[in-house]
Amino acid sequence: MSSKSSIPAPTVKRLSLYLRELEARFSEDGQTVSSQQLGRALGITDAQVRKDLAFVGQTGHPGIGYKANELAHGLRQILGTDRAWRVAVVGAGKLGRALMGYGRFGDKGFDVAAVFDADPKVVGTTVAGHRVRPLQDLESLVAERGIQVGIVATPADAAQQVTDRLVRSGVRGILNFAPIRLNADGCSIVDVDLTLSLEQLVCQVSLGLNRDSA
Amino acid sequence: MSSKSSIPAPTVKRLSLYLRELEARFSEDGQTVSSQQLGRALGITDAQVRKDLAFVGQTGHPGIGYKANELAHGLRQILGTDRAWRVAVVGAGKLGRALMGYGRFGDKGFDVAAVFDADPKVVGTTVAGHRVRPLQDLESLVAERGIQVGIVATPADAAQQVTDRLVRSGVRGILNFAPIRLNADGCSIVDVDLTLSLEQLVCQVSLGLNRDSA
DNA sequence: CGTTGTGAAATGATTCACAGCT
DNA sequence: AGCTGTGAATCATTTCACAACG
Repeated sequence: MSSKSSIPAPTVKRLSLYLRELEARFSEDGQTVSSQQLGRALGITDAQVRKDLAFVGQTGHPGIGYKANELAHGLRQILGTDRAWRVAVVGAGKLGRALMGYGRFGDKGFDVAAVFDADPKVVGTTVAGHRVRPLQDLESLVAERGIQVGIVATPADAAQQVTDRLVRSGVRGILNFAPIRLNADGCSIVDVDLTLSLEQLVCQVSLGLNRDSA
Repeated sequence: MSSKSSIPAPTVKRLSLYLRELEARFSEDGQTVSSQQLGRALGITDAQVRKDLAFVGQTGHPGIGYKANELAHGLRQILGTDRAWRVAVVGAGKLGRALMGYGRFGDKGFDVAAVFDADPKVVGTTVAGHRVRPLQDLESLVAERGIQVGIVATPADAAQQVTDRLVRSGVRGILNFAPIRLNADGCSIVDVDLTLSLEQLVCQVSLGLNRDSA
């Protein structure tokens, strides 16, 4: 039950990027990687990389760098991608279907364990190998299948209601695609807001700025 | 060619949220809104709201607040959503199709002006009312139709190549869905990275933290 | 050598607190 | 009264710089 005094949010974001880089270019056995190499690949300073890794207890070897596969293993553990996560997708519209078809989730240890929709015409159909269930089965199936994470891919006006039910059912994290601020006590939320991203993009373009991740 | 000394990135993100809140709940004629009202809706302090708005030259009225529709109008201008943006979607796979079906873009002034795909089996089909074009027409169509923004919805290994061609064709902004760091000189980029978002979510869950927008 | 780990300094963002306007 | 605009203070994050290590 030990818990660190909370990792800075920007650091968490970068940890994922380090892991991705390690998996893409430093996955050979016994390979080492320096903070400078990682930093250059991501456009940040080497000091930043070392601070981030030190923060989560990952330690390197002076003169050598970090052992790539040890580091990757440690990062997976911290990020939680070494475990399997069971997720429920709520909303089997265009977005929900695209998400389930997005094979990449499986790689990262996310198993789609249930799919729900409010539309009776959609319920019962099969999407990417999953039978779509009626919303009323949400609570029972989440409990029964030990689902820990919900993906909210409903229209904005249904999102809060769906969220309440997910939270009540014991889900511990929600990935929210609806363009509203969800209230979910005791539950982690990450928002993915396409409209917001596009607005940020055109704002940057208008101002003649450059890169900023969202 | 005057350009402000660059708006802080977190401020830009919030400006979109202010606008959304104004459109949702303060759109009646002559309505006013205080920094406190906006702040509460977004979970931030009133001082923060005032600082943000002051930063982009939006001024309120002591004792009254801000005139809601004036403010909304000003924000649209700053964000660039008062203009129409022509966008090209590259990649007509599941993700690309979901994006085009996502009606909301039209509302915000984004017109899908061309759709491209590398797969000959997909080229020529119609998706959400748009004929899918072969990749080789990219340069000519972008120029011909005055396309300013590209949406990269290709697999990771094609993304950089597509980006190079978009940039060469004169596109000024790119919304990137591929899970890699794109290089696009002189062009704004916003990344939307689903894997990253999910990893952040489960990391938060593992650590027992709460909200953080992505 | 090259590279880590880390205090100290610099930069950036948020909150506080209050003068001044309506 | 209620509310804005903003300098000053606080808090967070990044960068610098260098001692210590293999």
